[in-house]
Amino acid sequence: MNYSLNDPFKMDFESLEELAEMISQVLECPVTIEDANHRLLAYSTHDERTDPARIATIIGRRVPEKVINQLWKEGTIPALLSTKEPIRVKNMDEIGLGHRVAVSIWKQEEVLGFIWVIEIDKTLTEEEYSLLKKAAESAKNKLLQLQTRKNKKEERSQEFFWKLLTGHLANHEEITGNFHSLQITPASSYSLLVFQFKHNISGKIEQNISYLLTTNQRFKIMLYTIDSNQLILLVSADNIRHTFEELNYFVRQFVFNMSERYGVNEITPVYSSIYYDYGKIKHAYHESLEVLSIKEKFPEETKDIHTYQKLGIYQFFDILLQKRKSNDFENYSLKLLYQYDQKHNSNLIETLDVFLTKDANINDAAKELNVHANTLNYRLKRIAEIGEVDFKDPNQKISLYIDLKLRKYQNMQHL
Amino acid sequence: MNYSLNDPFKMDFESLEELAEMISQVLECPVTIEDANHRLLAYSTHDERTDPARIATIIGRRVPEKVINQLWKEGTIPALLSTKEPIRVKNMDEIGLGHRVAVSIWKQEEVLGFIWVIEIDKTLTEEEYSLLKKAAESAKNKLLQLQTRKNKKEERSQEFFWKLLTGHLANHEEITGNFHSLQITPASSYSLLVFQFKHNISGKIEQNISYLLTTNQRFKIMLYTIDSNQLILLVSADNIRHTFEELNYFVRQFVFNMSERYGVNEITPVYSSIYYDYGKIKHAYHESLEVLSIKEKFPEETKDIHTYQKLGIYQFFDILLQKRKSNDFENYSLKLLYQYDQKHNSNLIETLDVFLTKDANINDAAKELNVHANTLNYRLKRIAEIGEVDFKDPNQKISLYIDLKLRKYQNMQHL
DNA sequence: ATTTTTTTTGTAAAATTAAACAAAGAAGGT
DNA sequence: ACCTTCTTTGTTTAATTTTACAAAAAAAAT
Repeated sequence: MNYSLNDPFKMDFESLEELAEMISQVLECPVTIEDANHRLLAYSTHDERTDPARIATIIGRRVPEKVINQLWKEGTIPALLSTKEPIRVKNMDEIGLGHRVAVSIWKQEEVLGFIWVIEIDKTLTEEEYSLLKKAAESAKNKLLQLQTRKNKKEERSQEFFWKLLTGHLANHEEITGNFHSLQITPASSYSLLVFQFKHNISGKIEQNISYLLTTNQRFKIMLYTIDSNQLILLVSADNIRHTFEELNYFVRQFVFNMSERYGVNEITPVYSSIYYDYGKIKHAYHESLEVLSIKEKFPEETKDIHTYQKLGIYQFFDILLQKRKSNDFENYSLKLLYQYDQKHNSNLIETLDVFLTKDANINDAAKELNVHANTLNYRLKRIAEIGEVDFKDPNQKISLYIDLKLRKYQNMQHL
Repeated sequence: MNYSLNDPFKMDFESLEELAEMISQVLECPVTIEDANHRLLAYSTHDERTDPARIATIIGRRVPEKVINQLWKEGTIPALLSTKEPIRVKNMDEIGLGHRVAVSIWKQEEVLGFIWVIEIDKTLTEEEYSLLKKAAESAKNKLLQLQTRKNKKEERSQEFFWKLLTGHLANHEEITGNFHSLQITPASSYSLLVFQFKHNISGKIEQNISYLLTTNQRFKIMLYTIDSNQLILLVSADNIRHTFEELNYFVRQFVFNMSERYGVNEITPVYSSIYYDYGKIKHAYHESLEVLSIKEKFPEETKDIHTYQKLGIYQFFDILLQKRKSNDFENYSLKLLYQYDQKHNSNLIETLDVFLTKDANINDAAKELNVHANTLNYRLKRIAEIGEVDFKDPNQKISLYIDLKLRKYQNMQHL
């Protein structure tokens, strides 16, 4: 390896801070050291020159999300993850980032963290680049220590989380005690999130997940675990105004990033209602699993729904189906329409389905059906006539909708 | 009594036809004899002069419905039911009725039928009036015979009907056999109707019911019976285009007539789906009773609904309630809105209820709430904001609707 | 083969609904 | 008592939806 004799970093440092100061002195630039998830580990203080991005990072003890996003988009982070060479980043005023150079800290094939050098007044030379690489090598051991400490804590938290999920902790004090011993402040309100992946989650993907979760700054994640193809999170809902909207954004963003950054597709995200009692985590978990199961049955209809609260009539599909079956009820209107469709091979049933799915909006439904709005109007008049339906009556509409979807589901089952 | 010696009708007649001919000869006018329900019993044939109403009556073997309605409206029938004196009816061209005189046939305090004398070329004298009264007296016995024969048949049909209603006749041939022995042609499709009265149905009201049912000409009533405060009908649905619409009209008309003609109010009418299998009468009966029970729970919401098929979401209220209870689910949006209402004593919940009940029609809802449409719009924006609701999403709307109605029902229970 | 009925599409006018503002009263907080 | 925010209503304009009518293609009936 390239440990040269004149490696100024080949010594024992008390702490990462000490190393940061040393690098800063050698390169004559401000320095920050982050872990793999862009959380601040250490920064040099002897130099007062800096840029807004660095200030924000130090204040928040983490790199701001928009900076991370920008660095992903423009390729810096992917580059750092694929090479041990220092990477130069151009000035990006829109996010307050001055010129800088970064290098990743490696252990085997894994990135443990990053060292950032802000080029305020100077530009690093080739020689300084190789010094920076040596500094990265030197930081490795300290980061490893941190990681093993973290791993131990993680193991304990995993066990605790599973006890909560399976309802093995009923006592309030016990739950609070556990949180405290893990140095987690339990939020007063929470939501449980489940991301269902298409395949079992590999160690590699687990790292990616961990990265995305830690760099997220919208939600405080209290606990998380992975169960074969599901990622399960316990998330604080405190101090969030439009909780569902925010959760929606968060899960979509997560799914988007997994696809965009790591090429992992087909993740189904789901989140529970807001709860205030940690004894209800089991309930929240089952609620989430129920949503996943319903989404499997009606993927199209529920593709934009991620939580039980917004499932609408689909909350009830199991019992609706059961009742219909036990009553052997037949929707008379649908029967008449079906008979007409058969006889004239028309598609009134499909027309009705789309119309109702589009919430009785003629324009939207016509677009979906690729027909003129007047055509749809004509068909609806025929449907009203033939099926003895009154579209002014919301009760008739909901019955038809339910029975159409039940029929669709049952037809699927028969295949 | 006024049996005079020169009563030409004081003899034994072979049949009512013979009596009709005799009256016709004596009064020199065409004569028809009807039972209490305006069904044709006999008519004179020796005279060819007549009017359109009489022709229609003879052809259809009953007085046309519109003629009956007109005679009620204009007071002839009420008069005939209250006096034993002959009543003169003026020409009514719009229903094809020429001048005529009618007298009712009495047994004690009950009207058994009517004799109609058409005054084609002449006008009856006072003397002829009293002859007519004698003729009515003479017709009494023949009508009584008919009635007892009918009663026997009715008794048998009642027993048969109850066997069907309680599902004690499973065998098809057996059912068909019973119909034939009662000289009823079973229709290939039928509906079961139940009219629920506020009080038990007295003998007097039973007669009124019988009258209304027999004079109706929209639906062929195969069987009917009375069970304390319920009138139950088995009605043919054959050859009717818009079955539900027609049934709706029929039951409303019945309720209207009971109120208008006999002052009997608060009748709740209900009818079953259309069935083709007489083994399903029990099912149809239970279906009807279920609708009655739901209508009791949600009288306002279901006041214009008379059949299971059109109940919409109310078909499912029992199981929806059950599921909500067993899940101890709380609608988050409603919770937020309720909290807001409490704090600011506003009425967002009520606003939302009316809005959804009016099928998201802003104008209708604003009218119902007695506020300006802009006010409602403003409130809806607030509701969307506070309750985190999206009114573009039909699933969210239906959830809210269901939970509002469930809440309403439960609040009622707690009183 | 031809007549009738059903279905689709287009255009334009009428009607309804939604959005944008402004004004003013009511309610809440300091 | 004063200021701010919330709520209601009115007016106007813009946008959208509904309706009416006509033409023509397609399907069904005779």
